[in-house]
Amino acid sequence: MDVSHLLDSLNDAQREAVASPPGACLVLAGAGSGKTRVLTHRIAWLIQTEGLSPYSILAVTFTNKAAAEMRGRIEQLLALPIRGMWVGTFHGIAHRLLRAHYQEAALDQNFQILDADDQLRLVKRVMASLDIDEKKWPVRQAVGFINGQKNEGHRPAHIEDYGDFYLKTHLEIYRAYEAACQRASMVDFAELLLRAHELWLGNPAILKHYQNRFGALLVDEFQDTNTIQYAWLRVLAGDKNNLMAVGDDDQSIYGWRGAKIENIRRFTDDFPQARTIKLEQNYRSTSSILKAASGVISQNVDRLGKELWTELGDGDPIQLYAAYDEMDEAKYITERIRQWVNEGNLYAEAAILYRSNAQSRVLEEALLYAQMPYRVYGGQRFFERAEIRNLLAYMRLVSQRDADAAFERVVNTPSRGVGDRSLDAIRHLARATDISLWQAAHRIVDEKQLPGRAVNAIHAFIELIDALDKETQGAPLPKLVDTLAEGSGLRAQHEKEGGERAQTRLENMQELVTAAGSFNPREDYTFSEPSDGQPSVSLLDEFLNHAALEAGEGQGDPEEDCVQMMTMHSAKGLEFPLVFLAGMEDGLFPHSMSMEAPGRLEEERRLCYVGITRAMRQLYLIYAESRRINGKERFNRPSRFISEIPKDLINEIRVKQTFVRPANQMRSTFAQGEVAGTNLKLGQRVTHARFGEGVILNSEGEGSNARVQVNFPDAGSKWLMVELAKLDPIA
DNA sequence: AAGGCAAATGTTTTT
DNA sequence: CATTTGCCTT
Repeated sequence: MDVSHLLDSLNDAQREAVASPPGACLVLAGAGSGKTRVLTHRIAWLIQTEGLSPYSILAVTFTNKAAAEMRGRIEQLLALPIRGMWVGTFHGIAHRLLRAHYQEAALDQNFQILDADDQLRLVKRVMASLDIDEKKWPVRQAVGFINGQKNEGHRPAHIEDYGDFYLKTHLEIYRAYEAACQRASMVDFAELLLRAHELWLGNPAILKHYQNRFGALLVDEFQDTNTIQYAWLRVLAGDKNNLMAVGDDDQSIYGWRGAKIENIRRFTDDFPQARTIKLEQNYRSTSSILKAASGVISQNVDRLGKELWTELGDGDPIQLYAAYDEMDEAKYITERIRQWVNEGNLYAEAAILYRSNAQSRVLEEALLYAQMPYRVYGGQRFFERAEIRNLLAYMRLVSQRDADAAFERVVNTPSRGVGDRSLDAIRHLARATDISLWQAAHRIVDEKQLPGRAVNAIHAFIELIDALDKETQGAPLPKLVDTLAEGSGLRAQHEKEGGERAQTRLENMQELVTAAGSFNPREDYTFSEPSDGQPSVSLLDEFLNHAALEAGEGQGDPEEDCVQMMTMHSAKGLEFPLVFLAGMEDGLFPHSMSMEAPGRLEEERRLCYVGITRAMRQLYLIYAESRRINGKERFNRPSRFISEIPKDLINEIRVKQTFVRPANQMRSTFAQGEVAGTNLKLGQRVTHARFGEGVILNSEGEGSNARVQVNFPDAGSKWLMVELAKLDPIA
């Protein structure tokens, strides 16, 4: 078969990777070096020249989006649908395995997936039952502990507390939480992975089956794998070692979520025969942008080391703008975008990237004011919205009465007179007699264990769910959702609320009806194959599982031409001709919570690298000399990352106009705080021999070590040693 | 048990 | 500043 079309369009390194002989292979793929191309071509190559059946290929990604894109591109490349091939996320694949082997995994057939919110609620409840004070032991920390341990593959039994009170308490919570999950057959995200791993370790026959089946494994974004994911891959790879890992250590930005950048380094230890291939030619950005990115990332130690290069030429320099404040920053960005569009370009080619979601507000206002279309990505996802989760809980309850998480969520939503005391009683009974909340509620009603009013309220809820179940028997999915939205009283609740927010919630619920209508499990790649002859779950249950695993990013009109706004985290993997990195200030980026620890600072730096390398042609860095953060005026220094970019690549933009402001406005904003051990204070106007007149924005140190940041109309803001700079205060 | 007002609290988030 | 939490009152 002629397969030249698979290799012709590739460069040498890409070709080497695509056509590499069977065995372990590590592909270090720099930003914009065509890694998805390599992965898809590799799969096509395996099928067309190595003679592998699609059935024997497993490709793992981190996001549903990436999985869907990969599947689409392979089918395009092969010009035929690929049946039998497993392409999915780690979690999706683990889920599928557990469904197929639920007995060996010690789960009910109808085990339920807990998403992050369900998990938090459950841990909270577990802690309450253990009488652990939430004030002293933050729930989020306990959840973090549990997930952290699971990500490392540790069960409570594996953990030694060494008498440490912190460990001891968290271990107690972990143990109780695990018991609660097992009792109700609930599985959180980390558990999916851990259990899938244990499934194989504990069932050699099953493991052997999959080892035999999968002749080739491929992993995308390998730098983001955590310990258990990597262990899972190694076990599956078995003796064949036919594993291709594609990743970029410089783009590891999820360490705080358990990702182990070390896995990349370990790979060549674990697979000594592994070939390592570096993809260093970048097809995305101009040379200036790549050099800037390289300048920043080279400050990190212990990199595997890649040097990106391009044939696209230098391009424009990096533009640096010192904004007066966050409003000026936003205004400046809109002006540049206006110019960009006036030159005949699209809004959609421009992206504004920032470190934290809170920054989007001011930017949005400016875009709104400038009447530019925009779209904010990230933030709250569809299936995570409260109204959607409430409705899903009703659906779950109609399907499975014993779903405790769902019961707890909606038994009093909308409020129907089942308060904390009643709920406590139900929980106690359930725990004492080892039954579900639903059964406990039933018994309390039957035996009238509570005051009449409470019993009536609980009874009403039980009747409601039973009635809704009866009413929706055999109904198509969208009809069922619609009936529940109405019958639960959720719709009425939001209608009563009134206001724009409530209106959006109603629309979202309607959207869920629509989503249920277009839901087709056969199209869902995580279940595209009948699960080995096991009895299938109901369409409703399948929809609910789908909702848990896929948070639902796919709404909105991606076709619309609008400015793209998102965090730098969400921007990973994307590219834009024109990129603005907003809020380039120490404290914001790198974030103050990550500035101290060297390891975390390096991750921030990698995030900066990711941000810079999103840009194809033009890159703007903007910092604000003053910024309102949480209602307080802050005077941050320009981000240290800016100074890590070679000076000759940067073009500093000065707009003097922004400093011509009424003096009284300046005073009122700045006048507070003394610079200890000097005759200066913040907001003070001073003159400097060379830079002229300026205003003191910020200071650090005291006495002879004091440095002040002075904003000069012409020279911009400078950090000066008070002792050396000879600043003269002016009244 | 529900609703209202003061106080506390602010990263990033593929599943 | 803006949103969520928690206490307090009906």
